[in-house]
Amino acid sequence: MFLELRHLRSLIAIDAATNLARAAEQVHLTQSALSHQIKAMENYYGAPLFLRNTKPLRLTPAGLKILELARRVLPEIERAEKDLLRHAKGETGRLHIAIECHACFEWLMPVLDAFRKTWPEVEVDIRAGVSFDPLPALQKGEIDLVISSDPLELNDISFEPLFEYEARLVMAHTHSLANKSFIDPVDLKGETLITYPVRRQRLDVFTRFLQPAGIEPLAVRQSELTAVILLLVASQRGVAVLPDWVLLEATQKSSLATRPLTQHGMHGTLFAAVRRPESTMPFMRDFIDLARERGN
Amino acid sequence: MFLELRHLRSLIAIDAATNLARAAEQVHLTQSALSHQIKAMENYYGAPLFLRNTKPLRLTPAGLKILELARRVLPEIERAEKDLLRHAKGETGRLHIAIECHACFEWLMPVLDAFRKTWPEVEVDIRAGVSFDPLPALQKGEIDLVISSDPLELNDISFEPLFEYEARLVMAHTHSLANKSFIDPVDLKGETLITYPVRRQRLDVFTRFLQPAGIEPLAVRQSELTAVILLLVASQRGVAVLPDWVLLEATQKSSLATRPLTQHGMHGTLFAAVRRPESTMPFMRDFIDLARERGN
DNA sequence: AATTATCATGAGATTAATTCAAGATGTTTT
DNA sequence: AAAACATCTTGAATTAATCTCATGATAATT
Repeated sequence: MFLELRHLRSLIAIDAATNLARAAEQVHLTQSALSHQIKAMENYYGAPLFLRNTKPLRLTPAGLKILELARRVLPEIERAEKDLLRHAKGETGRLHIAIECHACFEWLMPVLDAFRKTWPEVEVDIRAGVSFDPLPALQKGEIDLVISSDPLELNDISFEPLFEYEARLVMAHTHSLANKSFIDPVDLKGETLITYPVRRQRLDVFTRFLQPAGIEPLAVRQSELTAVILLLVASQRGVAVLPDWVLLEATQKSSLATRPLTQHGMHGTLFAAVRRPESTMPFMRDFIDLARERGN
Repeated sequence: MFLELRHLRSLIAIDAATNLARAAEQVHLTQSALSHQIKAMENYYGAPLFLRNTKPLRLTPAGLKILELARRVLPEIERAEKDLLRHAKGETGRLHIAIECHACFEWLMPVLDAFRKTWPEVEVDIRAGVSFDPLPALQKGEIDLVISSDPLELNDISFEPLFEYEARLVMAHTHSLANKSFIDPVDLKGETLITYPVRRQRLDVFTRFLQPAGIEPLAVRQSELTAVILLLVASQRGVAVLPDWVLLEATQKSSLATRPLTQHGMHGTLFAAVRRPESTMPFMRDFIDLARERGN
């Protein structure tokens, strides 16, 4: 294993220039350096690479073999290198997003649409895998960004705040609870609560509202789709707790009412968790900025 | 253009070892050297190549890209390098032979048959191109060996003597000249001379025998094939001058007589002309040795 | 024979790569 | 929680490889 790309580049230059001195210029070396380099190769392989006593300098079979190799290999290297540099400049890259909050689809989709317009070469993917733990996957490089509402102090992961939200109870506007200005945990004791089909641990209504008060709703129904949940609520089959960004649009167009949880409301902040070294990459910054504007 | 094969080799090792220290061993470096090397790459491309805070060390997208490149390119390089080394050791190579003397086919064929048995990987070719000048072509690398009977003092070409030969007149054994013990130029004045279809300049009968004496034969007929020439001679359609190695076998089996030209015979030596640097290559030496034995 | 064009060579200079020794950092063990 | 461990990083010193400079050699050209 002696060959280096430098040698291949030299051979291409020599073949093109048909003369060592000019070839040397082409690869930004002195004629002497090239001569030494070739000699080293000839030494190693034990065969001359070109005939010197011929006007348009001529490669020997061995020389031709290396030239051929160079012609095959170098363009590939060059292409890869260009790609890598673009990668670094951030023109291209990978953005595999994991979302912990189910409702985030609502704002994520328009954001991604906008994102793709500026960064068509970045490979975007959303992984709503319910099963896997997103943060370790982020640390391991399996995914590139996690949307999360509870930031941790990690030295390899940076949590970028995106925006605040308020989780509100949503119900039919004819619902009795619509008469209250805010909702207490006990109010849900006789209600059917409709949630996304995930563990309770990952639902703020339970962890931050009902469980602290020791309250269990009458029943829990689950639905995958936000639109379905809203339909069920509208048709009086139950109530749900959803973040305000979901409700903003939905309540305007239908007969739904929303009320804050507790007197002061249940507020939270959404974060984008990314690996620190990548947190400054242009397309990453741009995604975060877009998310902050939520596609408006 | 920063990348060198060294980098590709390192990346492959790192991926395989999943740990810098072990990877370093594999490429015969210290762990520190590898670290520096990787850092240089990361620096150049402006992107990390692998995640350090993960137990089985994991490549980033950029790292994977280089790894992929390495997997594509390195085997090709390795193959080419092996081939080149074999080339140098002479196990493989090219032997394009140009023959100046037409009759040489007679002994060359059996020699080449023997040669191919020992050097199956050497690409053999015979070029009896009547048109081109073989020595310049040899100097230019278009061909690799010239069979010639007149050596020159050239510093890039070596003339290796193969064997001596005698050019003799061949005729039907009933021919009147068969009564003479040797042939004088004037003897051919009334004869039809059968030759190979080449310029007179390249025929010894003319340059060394008839022209010095100012003699022109009655007629000249030409034939491409030695066998045909001998048939014509046997059927009394003329006489021919051929080297003894052709005649040895032929005269034994048919009613042909041969006589020396001039009292002392017209002798010559056959040479193999090769480029000096290649004159020591194993398969070249072997070819020359085989030619000297003329396949016996 | 002198001139020109080209490649080769050796010595010294320069640059790049590698090692060494110590330092960080994160993980596992006690 | 501290200690021990595994692993990568860093900076300085060393070594090795590569390059340049100046000149030599050779062959082709004038």
